[in-house]
Amino acid sequence: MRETKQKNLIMSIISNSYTHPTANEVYEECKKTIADISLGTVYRNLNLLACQGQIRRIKMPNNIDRFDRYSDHTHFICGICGKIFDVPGGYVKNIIDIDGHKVMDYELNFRGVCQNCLEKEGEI
Amino acid sequence: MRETKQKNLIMSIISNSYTHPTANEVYEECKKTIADISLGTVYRNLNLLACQGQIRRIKMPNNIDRFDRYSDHTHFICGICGKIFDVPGGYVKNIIDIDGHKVMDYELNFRGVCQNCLEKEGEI
DNA sequence: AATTTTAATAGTAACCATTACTGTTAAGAA
DNA sequence: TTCTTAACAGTAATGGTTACTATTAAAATT
Repeated sequence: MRETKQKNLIMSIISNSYTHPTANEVYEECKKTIADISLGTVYRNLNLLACQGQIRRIKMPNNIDRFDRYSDHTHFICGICGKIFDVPGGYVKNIIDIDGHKVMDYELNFRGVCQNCLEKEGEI
Repeated sequence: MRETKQKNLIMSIISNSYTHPTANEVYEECKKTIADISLGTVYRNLNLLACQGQIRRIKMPNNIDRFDRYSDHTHFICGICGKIFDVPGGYVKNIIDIDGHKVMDYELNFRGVCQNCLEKEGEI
């Protein structure tokens, strides 16, 4: 694998982001630095980095993937506004070996209604 | 909401399935009973049932959603062959209220290499 | 430093799971 | 039985993602 300025830029954008950006949002951010970067390049590198375990892919209900620094395993996704929040760990235990399968990672998504949407519901 | 033979059929297929079928697989199964059922009808009812919490939607790495009886929250997905396995519960604790958000459900996906792919790797 | 190799890129077209649309049908109420 | 309209079948459109191709530029070699 070759080191390119495009790959480094994409990696640094994800590393420094706390917003779980979509591929297109990463693309828009990239264009500020490399004006003619290709959307395909963004997708290819996001896939590559996710496959290598350097970043995390988060599957969203609307089928638009989001990406995240690798540190977070646990998220809360609001079913009303669709926003995604980081959640501190500690909810999962005993993850070594399940039914003979080798566990390398996990993704835990809580679903419900976020604080902001709860308050809005109260106003109705 | 009206009760229709299409909706009942789709619900019964999911209820009696242990294979986490895709929308298209549900469609193919439906056609054995209702030959001219529409793929759009399958999608509409799967979305409806998932939204009502009667069935569960599982987001897969390849962006093709799978559907499941509502009982299972926890799955293991193999990164090699892509197969999905049911996992008994007990891995998640303390799921009441997170940072002020109302938690109504959760999805826990373990990722790794399944037993079968582990054995194949050993053969190389 | 110049040359060579080829992985990665930019730009664009294609893919395909899913959704939207429209005229028709049938569930359930009147 | 008639009426209302939610749900349906069939089909077109959408859009996130992937595939393709000529070109560029890492980085190894000379």
